[in-house]
Amino acid sequence: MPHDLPKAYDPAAIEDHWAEYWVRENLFAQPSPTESGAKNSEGGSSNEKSGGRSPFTILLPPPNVTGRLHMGHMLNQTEMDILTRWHRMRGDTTLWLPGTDHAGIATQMMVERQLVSEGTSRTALGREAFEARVWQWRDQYGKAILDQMKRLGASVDWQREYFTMDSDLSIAVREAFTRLYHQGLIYRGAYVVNWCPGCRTAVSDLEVVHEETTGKLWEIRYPVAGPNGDPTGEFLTIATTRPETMLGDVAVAVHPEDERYLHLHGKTLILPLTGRHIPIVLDEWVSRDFGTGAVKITPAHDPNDFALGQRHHLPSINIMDDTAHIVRDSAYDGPYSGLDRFAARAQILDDLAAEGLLGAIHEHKLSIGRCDRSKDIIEPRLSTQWFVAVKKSPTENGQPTTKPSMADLAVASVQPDASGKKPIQFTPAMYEKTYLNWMENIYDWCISRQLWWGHRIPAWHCANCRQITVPQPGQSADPTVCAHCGKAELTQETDVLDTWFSSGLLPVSVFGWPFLQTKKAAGAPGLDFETGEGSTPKRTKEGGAPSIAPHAMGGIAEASPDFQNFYPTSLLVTGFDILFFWVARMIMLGVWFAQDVPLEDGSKRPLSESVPFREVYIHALVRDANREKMSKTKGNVIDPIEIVKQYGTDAVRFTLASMASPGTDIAFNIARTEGYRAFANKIWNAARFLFMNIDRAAEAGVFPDRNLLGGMPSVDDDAPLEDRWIMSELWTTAAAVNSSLENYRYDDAANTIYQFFWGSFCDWYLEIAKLRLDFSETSNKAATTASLTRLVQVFETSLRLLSPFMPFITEEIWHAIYDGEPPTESIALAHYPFGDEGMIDVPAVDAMALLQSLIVEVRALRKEIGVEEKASTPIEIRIDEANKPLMDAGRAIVERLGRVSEVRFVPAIAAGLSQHSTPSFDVAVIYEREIDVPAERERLLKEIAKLDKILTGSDKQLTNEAFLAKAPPAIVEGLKKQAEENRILRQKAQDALNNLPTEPPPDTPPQN
RNA sequence: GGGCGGUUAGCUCAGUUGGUUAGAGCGCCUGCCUUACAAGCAGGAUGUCGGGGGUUCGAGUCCCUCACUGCCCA
Repeated sequence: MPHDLPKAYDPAAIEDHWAEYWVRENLFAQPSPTESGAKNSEGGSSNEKSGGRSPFTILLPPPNVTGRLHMGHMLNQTEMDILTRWHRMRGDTTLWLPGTDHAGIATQMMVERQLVSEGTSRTALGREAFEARVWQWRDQYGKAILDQMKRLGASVDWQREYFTMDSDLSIAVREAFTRLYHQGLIYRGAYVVNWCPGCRTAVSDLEVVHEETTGKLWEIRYPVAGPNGDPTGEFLTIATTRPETMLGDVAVAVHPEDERYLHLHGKTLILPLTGRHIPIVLDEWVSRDFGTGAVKITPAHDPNDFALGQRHHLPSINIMDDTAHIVRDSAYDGPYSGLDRFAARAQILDDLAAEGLLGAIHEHKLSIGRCDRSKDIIEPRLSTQWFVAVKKSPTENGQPTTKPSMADLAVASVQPDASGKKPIQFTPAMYEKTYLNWMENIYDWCISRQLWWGHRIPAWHCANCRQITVPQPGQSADPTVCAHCGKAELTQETDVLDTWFSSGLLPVSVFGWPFLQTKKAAGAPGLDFETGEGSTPKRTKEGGAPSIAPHAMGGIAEASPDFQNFYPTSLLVTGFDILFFWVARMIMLGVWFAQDVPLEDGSKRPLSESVPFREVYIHALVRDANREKMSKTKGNVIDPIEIVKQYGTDAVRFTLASMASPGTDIAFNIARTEGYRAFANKIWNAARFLFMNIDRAAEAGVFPDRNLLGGMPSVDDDAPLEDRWIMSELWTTAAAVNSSLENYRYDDAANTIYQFFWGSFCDWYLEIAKLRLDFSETSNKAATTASLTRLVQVFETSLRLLSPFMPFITEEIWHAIYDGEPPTESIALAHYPFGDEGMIDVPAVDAMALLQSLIVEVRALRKEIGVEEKASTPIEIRIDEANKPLMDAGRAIVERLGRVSEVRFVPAIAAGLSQHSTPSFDVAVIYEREIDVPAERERLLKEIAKLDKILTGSDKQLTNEAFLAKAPPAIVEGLKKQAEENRILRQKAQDALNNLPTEPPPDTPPQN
């Protein structure tokens, strides 16, 4: 690749090319340990555990197939990509594994909507045809988000891409279900669950979003029945927020000690509108202060009522169908049948009022739950569902044990083990508390969904004995006869599993768990799974599993090399919103199943090796520039792809990285992205400057030594000051960046590189380097070659340092440096600069600091006294004898960068000159222009005031006996020295003020 | 109701175990098209660190309290 770069940086012109290149060349593929030919073994990565370092394994939180990339994804992926590229460049075996989630409800809704627009429906199609239709949809649209990811340069192993409905992952789901079932940890039962009438399925607690609203509390008078069943004329007034559910009332409860109702104990009531007789029951759960102290009990439509109903052995009457319309069946058949729940409420209230049974109506604050997906109001509804008993000890061969429950293990996973280390470490640490709080108060997990799209539950119902048959673990064939009565009248459960059940298994399943499949080469008989190669969807009908069952036969199949090598994964990077949905479930399921997989040496796997990941990094929310949450309804959603098109992926990535301070939400501001595009442009132009000089050098027969590139450069002590200085800066910068990344301080890392590249390299080093890049006949060729080489070395190293943050521009320029013949296929496979704080060159840094401060003071003076930009002027400088050699050596630098024509050393700055003082020197610019006396006086007065304030503070401390006695000596000495310097500076300012020529008295005094 | 955060420059945010004069980016003001870069260069202004109290020789940092604010769970 020729290195003549266009004048302006244009991300659009380079990014597509490299994004495509990385994918096409499979640069980031990490083959299984047994296979060979790792692409990324050349640039430092190797297939073996290198230098005792563990592999870096990270799972992409699988986006929904229905998804489109949003800012949250981009933040998430940027953080993962930075870490992944960093590890890869550090030589670690690195695997970032991508995939997509089948997203049960969302995908089904999407396809159903499509069907409706075609004038058909899911039910018209039938289950099988519908499933085929969803697969079709997925093939067509389901990869959009991954394509967007490719465009953003995510360095994932595309060859390992998975989909949660793939056959191998479906085997894992079936295996997990059957194992848990036979361990007594999955049960089926009728409970009040969160029912979404829009999606027509149960959803878990986590999928319900609660919001506070103002509703009403209605008082309704229930007639009291006498011994003969007729009304006595007395009423018991209940209070309810949901009058329509009264059709399903089975009792009214009062507190046993509530004196108002003592005389009603044991009586029955006549339920208005239906005439059913219901008992008055006593229960301490009833709050005497709430409403009237009498509460109607509807077990089929309220979880609390359900619990109370269980205690009192009351029946449950379900009066709503799956769309939340009042039923017409044995439970209820009457005038309200067929009405929607809200229409029914209105009608019922009207009718009650007409009968004079409606009492007071109060305003009432209540929280209503809505379906996270469809936004419909959740209807608590009694239905038969499948649950995971997360707090229960497993059974063994049907016998109870005292083994820890899933939740027990999930709690232990974040607490220090015998070695004092936490198996899973959270960053920021506060999320550990949130996690524990939830895990310790966890409820059983409802895993069944009344959908057609998903993993169908591997359980069979017997039409004869009504019992359930679940295959044994490892058993691949679907059962044909009932395990209880032996009749062949089985039908499979129609419910599917919660999507999170399968995604919770990903950390084990992507590495081949449960290892039922023996190697192809072994020619094991009976395999009916596809091997899942290529990009075609790997699908198998449920139940099509291998017929051999190592686990069922008493042993556990040998774990795959992938599993032994890559599990536990190193890290999970994700948002707090799925802490419970996914992170907690992965921990529960991952630990549960991995603990049974022996380590490579056959020993039992400890908890620390069973957890699905060693660390969890939780990132914040990306908000808009005004800190508002982005939402479609507000219309403030920023489309990352749009911004990327405008400013380049690198600039957007850098924006996110520079703001990704752990625990803080990101207010995404375009202004910052503009700033980082400017940064990219700066780098671009630095490259152009470099190439321009390389070309000029070549014409003069001078060539930089490219063999010196690729590592960490260093210099001899006799190299020019600026070279020693920039090398020192480079080493400290690299050390700081590495240590920041180790601590997930993307912001620190990004800002450190920014400061180095722009503030040190471009602003100072390049400007000074211009002095050395003299390719004329008379120049010293060896010195010029050395200077040019070091310039290229520092630049090339900086590119590698920046590459994980800005992969595109660094790739482009890096290839250009090598004129299209780079040592590896990509900068992403080169070595990451390692840095070392110990390599700081103190003398060089101090010397440069002195020159820099002199130049800055000269520039400031020039401004103050109005020297034209282009003019060069002499300066007078008073400086300690010890520093004069440095001034001599740096004279050319000062002259060029400070536009100084001559440096005159003086014992004291001449009177009448405007001067600036630092602890190290006094300096004045000689220029034929009258001092602006009022301005100068104001400046000096301001400076004196500032110094006075500081001196007052330090004097107070230094006269404080307690301070002198108790503070560390270094602090005291430092303060003394500083106070002394400030005193001198103050004196100098005072002298300068006194020496100002007398002006005609101004209209107003300079200070008021 | 329970739990967890936040409050630092006009804006968005850093500020490690308490230690010498609290930082960055953007924005703002002034002057420059200085041959890599005007997406640039140079210089400059800007803070009772939310209020109050305490611990300490010393507090943006630790403790208490109040106010405001955000999130999670019920």
